[in-house]
Amino acid sequence: MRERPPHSMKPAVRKTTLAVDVVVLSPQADTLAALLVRTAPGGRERWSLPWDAPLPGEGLEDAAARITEGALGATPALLEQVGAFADVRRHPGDADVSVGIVALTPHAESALVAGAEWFSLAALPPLPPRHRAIVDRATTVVRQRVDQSPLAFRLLPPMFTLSDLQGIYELLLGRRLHKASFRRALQASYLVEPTDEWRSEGRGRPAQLFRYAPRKRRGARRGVRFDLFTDG
Amino acid sequence: MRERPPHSMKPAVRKTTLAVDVVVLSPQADTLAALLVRTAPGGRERWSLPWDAPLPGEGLEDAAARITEGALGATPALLEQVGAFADVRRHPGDADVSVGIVALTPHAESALVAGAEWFSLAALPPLPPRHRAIVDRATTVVRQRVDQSPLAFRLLPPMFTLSDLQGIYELLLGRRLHKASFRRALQASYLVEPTDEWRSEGRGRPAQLFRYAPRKRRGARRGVRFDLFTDG
DNA sequence: GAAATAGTGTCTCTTAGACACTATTTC
DNA sequence: GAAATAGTGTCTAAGAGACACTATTTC
Repeated sequence: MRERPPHSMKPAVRKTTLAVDVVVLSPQADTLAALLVRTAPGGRERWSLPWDAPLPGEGLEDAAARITEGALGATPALLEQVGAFADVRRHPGDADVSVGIVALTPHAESALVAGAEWFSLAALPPLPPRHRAIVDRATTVVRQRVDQSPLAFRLLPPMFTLSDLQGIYELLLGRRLHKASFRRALQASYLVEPTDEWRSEGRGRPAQLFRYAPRKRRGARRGVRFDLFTDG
Repeated sequence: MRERPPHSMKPAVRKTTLAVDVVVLSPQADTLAALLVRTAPGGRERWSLPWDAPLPGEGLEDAAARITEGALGATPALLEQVGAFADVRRHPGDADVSVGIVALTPHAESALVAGAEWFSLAALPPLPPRHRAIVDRATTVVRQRVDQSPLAFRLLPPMFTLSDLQGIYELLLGRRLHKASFRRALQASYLVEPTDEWRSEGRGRPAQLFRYAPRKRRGARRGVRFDLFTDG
């Protein structure tokens, strides 16, 4: 009874509608903020993620870059897919399938496009249900990948202090880190190099500026970690 | 000159074709193997990943489960998205967009569906270019997530020896692990519990069988790891 | 007995975190 | 000087890897 039709025939491909939905994240005033766009300019205020359908022949990341620029007025420092969403949760354009993409950009006071605003992740307005799910997934993905890829550096300008960098890690991880340990680990990683510049920020000793400059990987692979499972 | 049209209008949503492409992975004879289906039964042998378009109203994971069952003849133990692919690489059904999904299943001698076969990841036949990319991405994702989620247990039957488990980790990570360290870390993680059963496998001392039974999380969060970045 | 596999005890070296300190700035 | 922030030296405790061992099976 294990007989089934072999897969030698090409399955029929149906037409669906596709959207690319972008979660643009940036540090703003000691929190992570997402960029939302106003969707009901006349009546009650409504917000959604910036999104669009990809243009014919346009790649998903290319579409995400274009969509980000259309709301941020600048190019994001990093784009990363966070998943495809095809569940019943409503999409503002009624797309059957959404590809969620997270974009990271340093804090910038530069003017946003009209109708776009930053909202702290802790205080988002109501969003279309699928957008809410994409935001949640994006923050989870960013937190999970923060020590697998240099995400944190994409939330900072090219030159930054080590306290800036630690602050970004603390934002992303949602907990405080130990200063001496953080610097020791960073030193051992050869990911940053000091510059000749220093920055004085109100009172306190000025801090040296560093830049992201990853050097050769140490082949040091360490033991299996069983204690990082995100859920049982 | 920063004036752009506000995002208050719904962008037009175009019609595209969508496929779900599944990388079914299972341990086979000391390697990881992927399940492929024959696509040219008459003439020259050609292989591809099992795939299909989602049915109307069917979720992506539901589609992946159905597609997996159609080739494996059984339900996979775990499904996980690995990304959306919309680049120019050709898809066998000419889908504009593919959602790649990895399915994990324990080693089973059970009969496959006609036309389906296991291939070691190290010796895959030529695949449609997009399928090749999805397989590569799937293996990368699995290797990256192996110590964030209990993937390894999904490649084993409900009862397994600690040597079995270590072997799976070594397959997934592509390197040998230290036996005593592995067991110490596993012990500390409260992820498995011993059963009363033992298995004798040819010569050598019989091994105790364990089952996956995660208990309460220790809140132990450890330091930032800068040394796991996958690329500069 | 030899060979093979399972499982453990102990040592060392690395390293995360705590603590305490020094250094340099503004007020 | 006080307050604030930057940056460092040392101790401790946890844990990964090496090594060497014991335990239990088949041949």
